[in-house]
Amino acid sequence: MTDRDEPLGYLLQRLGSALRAEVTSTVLEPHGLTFPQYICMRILARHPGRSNAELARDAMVSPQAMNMVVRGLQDLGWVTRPATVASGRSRPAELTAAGTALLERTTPGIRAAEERVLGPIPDQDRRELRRILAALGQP
Amino acid sequence: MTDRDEPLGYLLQRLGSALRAEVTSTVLEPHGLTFPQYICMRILARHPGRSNAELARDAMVSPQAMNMVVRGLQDLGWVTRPATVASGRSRPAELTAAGTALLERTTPGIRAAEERVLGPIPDQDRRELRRILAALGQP
DNA sequence: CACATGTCAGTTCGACTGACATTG
DNA sequence: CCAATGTCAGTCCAACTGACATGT
Repeated sequence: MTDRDEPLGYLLQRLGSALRAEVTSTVLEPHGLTFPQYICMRILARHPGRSNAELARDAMVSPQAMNMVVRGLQDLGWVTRPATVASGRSRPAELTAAGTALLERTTPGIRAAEERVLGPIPDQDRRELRRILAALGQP
Repeated sequence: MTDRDEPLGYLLQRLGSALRAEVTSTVLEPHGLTFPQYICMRILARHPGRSNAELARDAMVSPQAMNMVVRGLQDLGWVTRPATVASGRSRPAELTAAGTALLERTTPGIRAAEERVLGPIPDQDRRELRRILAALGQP
């Protein structure tokens, strides 16, 4: 088995879990956030008004799992959803002002944590990586 | 926030979890394997004789977590470790003949599952992705 | 009625930390 | 003594499925 044949899932798992652990322990945990919560907030920053079902599809998790995440963020005050809506059951979630501020405040730390994990990767390749992954969809 | 600024951890999480879910449900589960077990077998295929502590470092998980994985693989008959060693506590694990055969048998399915998930990514970029991720270390 | 959505409940999986014995 | 290893035990997190109410 050569390097070319090493399944991608294997390589992604390593990088993903290392990155997640680093980001969580050095940045998110001190702010009382979990990684799934952080992901949810990022989606809402890009797409204000997403419903729970939409967020679940974006993040590729079950609506139940996402509901738990959103509830947590509501309790923390970083996300709001109207208690009732004029029509339908779907309630649009969005970041509070405090939530937006928190996201901006954590971004430098997140970027620094990523730098540490991605250290061995040259700058050029890092941009390539970002470009390729972003092409998979913009939730 | 532009695409350039979207943290990598976020993008990696999406692709990684999608890939893991697809590979697990369509290939590994029918064979009674979990994703961490599959990763462990891949490392052993490349590096026969790795001890539990070494495997844990390779996969970036705790030795306890890896021990559980290896034990499961031993129970399934895909991996062997000597019950005792001449010196030290470290026991070298390796794939059984059946384990090696299983790994080879599943590889086409794994590759096909990855193709489905990576569909939107052009062939050229897919090779780039593999090259960049592999540069992070060859466990 | 079919269908999407939100949510409660229970469960499983896979990681963690702590503790401890053993070996070099 | 100290460092590394293997392993038991307990815990926690974050996902899952099933079930069900509600709304178009």
